[in-house]
Amino acid sequence: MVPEKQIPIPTIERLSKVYGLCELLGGDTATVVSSAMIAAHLGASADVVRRDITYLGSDIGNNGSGYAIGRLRERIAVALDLARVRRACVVGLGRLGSAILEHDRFAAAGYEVVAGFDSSINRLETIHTRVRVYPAYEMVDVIRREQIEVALVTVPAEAAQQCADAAVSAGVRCVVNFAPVVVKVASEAVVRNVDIMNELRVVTAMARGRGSSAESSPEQHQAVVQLSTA
Amino acid sequence: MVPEKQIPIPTIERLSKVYGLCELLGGDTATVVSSAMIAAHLGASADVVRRDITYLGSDIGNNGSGYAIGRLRERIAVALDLARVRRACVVGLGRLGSAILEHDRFAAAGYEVVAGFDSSINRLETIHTRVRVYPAYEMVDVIRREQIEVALVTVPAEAAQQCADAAVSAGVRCVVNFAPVVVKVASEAVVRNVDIMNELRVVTAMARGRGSSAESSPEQHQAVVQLSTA
DNA sequence: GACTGTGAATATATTCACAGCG
DNA sequence: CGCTGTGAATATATTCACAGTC
Repeated sequence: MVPEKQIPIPTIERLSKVYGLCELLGGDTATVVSSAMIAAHLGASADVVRRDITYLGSDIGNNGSGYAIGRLRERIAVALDLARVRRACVVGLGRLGSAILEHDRFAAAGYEVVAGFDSSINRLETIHTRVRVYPAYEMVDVIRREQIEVALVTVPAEAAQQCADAAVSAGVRCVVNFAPVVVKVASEAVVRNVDIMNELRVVTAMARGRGSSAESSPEQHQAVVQLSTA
Repeated sequence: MVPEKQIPIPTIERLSKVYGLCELLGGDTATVVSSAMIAAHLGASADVVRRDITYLGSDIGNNGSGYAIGRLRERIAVALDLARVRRACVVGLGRLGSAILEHDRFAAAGYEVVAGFDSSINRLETIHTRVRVYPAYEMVDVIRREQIEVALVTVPAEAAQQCADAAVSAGVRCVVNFAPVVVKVASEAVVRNVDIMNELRVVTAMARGRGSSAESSPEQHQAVVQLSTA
């Protein structure tokens, strides 16, 4: 056992955000960030950021100063396997699906959206997008042919499980499901369920007893340490 | 200290899903569900479901048989403060914002979307929706006047923090932020950051070492125990 | 002096396992 | 039985605190 090192999911979630942050900061050059700065942007503690970074291996941080952005980003890319560009598709082209299909930031993040699917021919005809769209029954073929690895599922709840299954059977290994059901996938793939309506309820429930925000951690809403995008 | 009982966040997240499930199943009547059935729908263990339910108080479950759906839903509504209808708004009417604005399931979930805001007059004029839309500079006034408690923020990253702050200052207590930055809010409010692009990266990273899906728990992808919507 | 990296301590969340009930 | 409810055991994640380095 213990093939590699197995990174805990909370750590993956944060490192993945750090990765996005690195891209945002762009500086391939020797610009450095400290764990405290990163923490401020993440809403986490500097401790946890440093601990997370240890999962990336050694010789990352310059002692005394912080982490070189370029190196950090690169190391995360390797550890989380984000270095390679992946082909993705959107299954279900309703309002949310079309919005995602048209979303521009995919390319920058290393995803290439190469197909959209919907069961309504009508919708396929009226839709206005640069991405090529196909009728639902061609999904398995297209995914296979186009070597698509990632599926964003934005179909109604009733269809979500079935769509995910079909996509995975065709070779997809990563599913992000936006339908308000918890989708499960065969063990060769991984799924993440994003339920917007549920987020609404959660935030409402969190507002209940608490006076203080929970997701925003230690230092409660104070101006971020350094670094502003513009 | 210890004013009430303080429900842990993972529990809130799950109970909130259970609430959604109860609504889906509709059965006000004496229909019952077991912790195992709920667990199957949630991708969690029956243990954790039962433990979660203990946070709702006592006399919920019928021993021997399961939980009466009606009672369960009601109890969750009370504990999570979901009983009351809340007024919500969408800040930023780009593709995602408009998609959310038009989304129909809010009403059923107890939210009334009464306003949309955008800084582009052009966009406000071309948009086609039943919800009333306003220019950005009216946001604070409208939120105050309309007693809006919830804001869904779908503006670009640069503007998200500022929008959230403005909304909170006008009386909003719950913010769901979809911009790819971690937004923080003053302590009288609560925020939930939903970063779609990050979810993509996370699912990709999770697919890395693992052969098995992580979010889908114990029983890996087998047909759900009972209950199918249709 | 300003940082990282990490053991040890702590807090938090999940699972086990079983008593108790209809 | 089949199922809930819950102490006790365990696993997981965060924080503390500090030695070590440029």
